[in-house]
Amino acid sequence: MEVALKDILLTKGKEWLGIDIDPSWIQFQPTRKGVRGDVTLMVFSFAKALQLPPAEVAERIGKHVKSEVSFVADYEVIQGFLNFVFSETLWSDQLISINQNDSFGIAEPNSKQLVMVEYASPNTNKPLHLGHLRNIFLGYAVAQLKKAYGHQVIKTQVINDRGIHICKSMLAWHRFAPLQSNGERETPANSGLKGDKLVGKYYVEFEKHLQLEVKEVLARWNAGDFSNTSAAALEKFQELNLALVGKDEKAQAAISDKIKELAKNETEILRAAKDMLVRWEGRDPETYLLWSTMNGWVYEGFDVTYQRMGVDFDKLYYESDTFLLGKDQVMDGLARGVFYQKPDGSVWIDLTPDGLDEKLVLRADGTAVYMTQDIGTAIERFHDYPALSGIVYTVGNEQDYHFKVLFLILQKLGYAWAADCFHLSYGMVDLPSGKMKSREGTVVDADDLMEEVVNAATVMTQERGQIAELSETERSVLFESIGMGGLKYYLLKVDPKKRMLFNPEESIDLTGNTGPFIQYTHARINSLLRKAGSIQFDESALVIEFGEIELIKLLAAFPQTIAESADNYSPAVLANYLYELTKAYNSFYQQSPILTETNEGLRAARLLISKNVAKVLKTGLTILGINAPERM
RNA sequence: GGCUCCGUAGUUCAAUGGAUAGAAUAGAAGUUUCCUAAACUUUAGAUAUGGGUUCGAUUCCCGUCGGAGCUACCA
Repeated sequence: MEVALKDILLTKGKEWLGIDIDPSWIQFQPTRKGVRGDVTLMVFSFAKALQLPPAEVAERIGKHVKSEVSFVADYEVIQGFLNFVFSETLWSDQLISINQNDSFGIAEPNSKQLVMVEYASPNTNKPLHLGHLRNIFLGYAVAQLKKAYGHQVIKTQVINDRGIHICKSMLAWHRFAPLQSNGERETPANSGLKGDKLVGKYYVEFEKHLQLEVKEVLARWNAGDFSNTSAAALEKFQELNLALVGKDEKAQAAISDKIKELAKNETEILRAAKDMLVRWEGRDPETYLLWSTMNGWVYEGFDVTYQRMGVDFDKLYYESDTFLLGKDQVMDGLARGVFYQKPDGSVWIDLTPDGLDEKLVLRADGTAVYMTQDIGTAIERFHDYPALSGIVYTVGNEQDYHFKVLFLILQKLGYAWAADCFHLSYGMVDLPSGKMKSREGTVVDADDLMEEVVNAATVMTQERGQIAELSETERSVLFESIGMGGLKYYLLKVDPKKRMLFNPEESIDLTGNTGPFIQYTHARINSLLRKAGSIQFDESALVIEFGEIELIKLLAAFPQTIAESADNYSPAVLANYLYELTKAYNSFYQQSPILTETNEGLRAARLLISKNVAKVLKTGLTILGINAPERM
């Protein structure tokens, strides 16, 4: 509709107004609620160019459009806003065409380019937590959105399966896992503990012992005992100690932290973990076996979690495979002068001309850092998928700087596709008690949380659900759908860019702006349709009144909502649309009889609207990764 | 210190530079002889602050105040 109006304005505008029309003047928006009209043209730009009052210009355009455009029944001018009123037949035609399209809102599959969406990307030393849930639901929903918008999509993750953090868990397990009567140490099989939980437990164990040792080292240092301390550490310690004098409290705390950090590196246990990393990189068989065994446990655990979350991946990248890939690229870039080498052998890039810092890309000992690996992985991906038109990295906003640097480096290395890499940066999830901190035990475990929301949904649904006809299995599927639906919606309805607060009580709410509210409406419509049987109607006899138009308008906005949501990498746009639609429908449902309506044309129109609202809700929820139960 | 992001009802969230700043929740008052009351209706309540640009600013620019993140030869 807007396109047609724009065309006629461009072709006839000069004739009507006597000046050339600049396309940028033509700005439409949906007519404001409570004002008569369907679409609004803003005429301020026209008025400025013509040097006439906006209302007068609007009146002139409106008169011409009304007489020359068939679907414009009327117009109304309010200040600089020209509101067009569309004809009733237009709306009934819209409803019929929406009804005929079973995949309404979904673009032709693979009609757009191939994109890769990376999400999850966990470390293999501890279980997934609430922060991962936002990441994973978001990444999955964006992948689904891109698909719905016509893109071919590859879902991927990089598994951070190597490094000092893994060695910490390995070492702690090796040292502290109790030996059982059959000579085995604790495993998922013999303890019944989920693999990722078990490994995480030993990571915590490591940190505990580390803290104890740090205390001991500090006590020794303060007592003047520097045996077992490296000369460099001693020198640094004395320097920091001197720096403490005469500083304010805040500065002193910062220095104390640095001293602690120094002491950490002098502990036996951390040295042992570092030794282990060296042995791992040297492919020491025993270390390698331990590493692959414990990672295997973690993957089994993650699989269970991912399955419950309802997400999957098309392609996995393991850091242990890719961490060396970037090295060649760095050496190549060094030869071409993109990077430079310091006397100690470390390789850097100077980004100060771009307003950033100098950044390390390869350690003095020749080993890879995070950045090295990411350079390599990105290039590898474009090798693996030559048709790839871009990568979406779903990673928290604390890494904004990292990705800015990464994309800049890729660009400087001469990869034109660097411009097609996008950091989908999302905000942290806070708890009412403040930030999640693993050290303080305030982390919300993903499995525990999912269990909790499903339990809550179970209780509530048993209280008020219409589930008498459902079997035991169907019920448990339903409880799962409602609990998980609520959780997903709760995390997805907020603009991804924004930091959000996770309130455990609100996350299991069923009323208001929640997933179950939308699911409920969908189920209720299905119940209505079951009772109605097949819908017989005469296309030309449909009766459309004001209340119906509001809903058809909303339905018609679904495809552009998908587009906007996909373009902005924001499932929240879609979530909020579904909520608006649900609210509007519920209000309509309350005041308009449907099955009992005696006017055949009106009854048919209302049934068609109901059916298509349910269709759109289901399509939309599915994109968000949320189930839409038939009854609840 | 430097860089980046964020300040909207009591609370949690909305609003491509547009009309009277929307919802939810908590509060107050209502709606079941009728299609699922997990619903609906009514009511009260907010743009941190000072400037600027604009016909028009929650939105863009500058300052102030408040909060967060980054600033590792960790990933």
